[in-house]
Amino acid sequence: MHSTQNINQIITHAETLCKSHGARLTTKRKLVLSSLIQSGKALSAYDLIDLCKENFNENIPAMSVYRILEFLENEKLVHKLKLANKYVACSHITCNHDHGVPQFLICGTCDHVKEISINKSTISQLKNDVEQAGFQLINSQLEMNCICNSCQDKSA
Amino acid sequence: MHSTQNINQIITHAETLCKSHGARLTTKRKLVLSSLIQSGKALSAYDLIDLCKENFNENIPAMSVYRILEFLENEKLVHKLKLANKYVACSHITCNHDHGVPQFLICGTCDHVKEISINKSTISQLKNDVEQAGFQLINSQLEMNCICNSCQDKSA
DNA sequence: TGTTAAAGTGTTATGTTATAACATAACACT
DNA sequence: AGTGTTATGTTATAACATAACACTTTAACA
Ligand SMILES: [Zn+2]
Ligand SMILES: [Zn+2]
Ligand SMILES: [Zn+2]
Ligand SMILES: [Zn+2]
Repeated sequence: MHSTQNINQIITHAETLCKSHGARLTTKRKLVLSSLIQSGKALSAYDLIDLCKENFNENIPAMSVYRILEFLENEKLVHKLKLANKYVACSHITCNHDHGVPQFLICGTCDHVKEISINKSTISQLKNDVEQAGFQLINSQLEMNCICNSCQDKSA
Repeated sequence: MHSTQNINQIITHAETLCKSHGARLTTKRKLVLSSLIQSGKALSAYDLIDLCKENFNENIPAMSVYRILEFLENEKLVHKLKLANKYVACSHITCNHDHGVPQFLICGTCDHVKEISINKSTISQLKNDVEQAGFQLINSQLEMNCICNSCQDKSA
């Protein structure tokens, strides 16, 4: 997915982003973010504990991992997938465009997640449908259970 | 939401549906379904334990409630909301049209849930967007965080 | 009617995800 | 050094969910 070099670049960029508004990307936070980026998948907080131990021989308690994930989420470096109770690194850390509300395609077979921006027109049509039903859409972050083409091909 | 009479009608109908293919809507299953219908909301399994105790003075252990919810879900009498880890009674138990894939609008303020069928054109547009991203939508059950008009009005 | 297999339920233990509450450590600034 | 703030450690517990096995009821059938 990403080479070590790439990951370091992303981390460096993330650190710059944090610094630019006085937030600190500490060592532990870097370890969690690195692990998540490296995996290229959606992981649970407890998966991340194991991975940090494996990759860096660092024991980070569950509580800390949750706090770190919350921090990273606020920084838009990580997204929480509520469908799966898992966390995924943002695909656009090094992009400079600002981060709209994302949608996620989750492959149920291999756990890979693609972060996309659905066509504005689809979203507004959806909003319309929702309003017709007497509700207002608060959050257009959609999470969809999918199968990725690669897994599809394998099973065919 | 529903009068006791209405609920009984729905339960009776549900029982007929179950019988029609040899499934049994037992007493405990009825209690869980009734409680869920009566509440008019999305409830967790543990909420339902409390409610069955309250409404019917029946102690149903967690394990049983989960099994019962699974049964009811298979019978399409109940839907599981994965975003919220909660369960909601199907709005169309007494309808005779067959049950397509539903979408859910969840009011984050009052927990009320509306089960809708989004326009086919919106769904197909969504499917299209997903395919363009190299994924196949497995399940078009969408769950959306909303605020209902009633709660919106109150807060305005 | 008695036998039996399947379905349903009870019970206990355990796994998984997440937060509360309180303490200590590290850092930034005076 | 002193002080306030942020981050992390620690322990406990809440909330959601499944596994495994025993016991009971039901429906079917000889
Ligand atoms: Zn992102
Ligand atoms: Zn896949
Ligand atoms: Zn339904
Ligand atoms: Zn509401």
